[in-house]
Amino acid sequence: MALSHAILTALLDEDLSGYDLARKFETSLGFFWAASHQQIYLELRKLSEEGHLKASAVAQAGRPDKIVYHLTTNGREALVDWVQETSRRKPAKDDLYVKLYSVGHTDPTPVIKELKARQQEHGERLALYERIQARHYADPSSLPLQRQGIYLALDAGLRYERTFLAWCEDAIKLLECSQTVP
Amino acid sequence: MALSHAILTALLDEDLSGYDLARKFETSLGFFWAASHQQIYLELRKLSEEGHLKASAVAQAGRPDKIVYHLTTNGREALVDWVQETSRRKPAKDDLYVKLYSVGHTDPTPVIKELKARQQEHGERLALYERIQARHYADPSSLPLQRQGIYLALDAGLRYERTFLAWCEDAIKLLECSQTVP
DNA sequence: CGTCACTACGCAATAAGTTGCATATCAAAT
DNA sequence: ATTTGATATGCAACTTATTGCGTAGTGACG
Repeated sequence: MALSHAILTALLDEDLSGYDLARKFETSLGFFWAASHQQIYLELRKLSEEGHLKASAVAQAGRPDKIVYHLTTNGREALVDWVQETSRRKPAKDDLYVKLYSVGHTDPTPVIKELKARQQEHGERLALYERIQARHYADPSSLPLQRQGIYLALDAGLRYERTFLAWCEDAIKLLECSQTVP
Repeated sequence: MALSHAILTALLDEDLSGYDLARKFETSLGFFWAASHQQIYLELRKLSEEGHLKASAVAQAGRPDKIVYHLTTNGREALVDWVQETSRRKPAKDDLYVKLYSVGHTDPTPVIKELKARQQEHGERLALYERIQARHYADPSSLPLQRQGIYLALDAGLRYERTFLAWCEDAIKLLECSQTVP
């Protein structure tokens, strides 16, 4: 009851095929709600059956045919209803913090290794967010309303990555220190 | 492939019943890996069948009997194997950011309302983390190794909540402003 | 004596997501 | 000619988690 809404949201702007959506979920919206192509195609069929979307086959020259989905009035209403429901905070689920709980009982080396891998990964993500910001959201005050929400999501991402990276650095320091002085 | 490891981790310290574990997953470890009692009981039975845990019935005076689980050598090895695997970052999934994408197309009022609800919720969580820190982790440098991992997880939580709250405040400001000046 | 709250455990149905595999079209390069 | 890669869609099996409900023992309060 969630990917469906992300799909409806993505279709507010423009009609898209499953393939297009899958690519959109690798960036932009996908930064905040990840989805595989299998899941997306499944939801698209469900949403069409429920009348939230209208599917149309489109023949293409030089490419395989595709199915393009269009948001119906029905679908738009369902989306608005969902936006108006207050959702609860997602329960946290991250292996990394669970692993930290085992530190006193097992060798911290693999945890340090994992922290460094995350540092790399989140560093790359931060760099990506920064490129997007510089390219499309350099001047927030002049943004049209349509873009402000996306700007805010991006801003949340930027802050999160920076906070995480700062923590990561401190965490590695502490663990490496207590490793040499046990 | 995940709650099971969180349970094994929780049983490193002490033998616990399903009920005890369920309470532990409402705080402490549960801040980083949430789980319902149904899911916990299910996993406990699976882990016992697989030989990772040993179950023993314990009769109690003045209370219903309980089943206490003990980590086996086998289970400890499985946990160590898991800690040594490098896990990937959890794909983000949060309604709130998806809703922000719809802001230009629908009334931002419900989103602002939700932001304020989250502000409240995360404020409470932050206060809780701060109480725990003051009570148990006031002096990180003097912490035994066993506690350092937990301290780091808590620290990550503290930083996350503070960052989120700061973002939340700015987000509300921006949306309320563009609401009055459309 | 009833009922409330806490302890303690569990089932069943459903939803949501993951993993691996499979198919097919077409363009471009080797 | 054949392979590679991008486009485009899908099935099936499985795992994980959620939701709602059900049972039972015990102590405390009124």
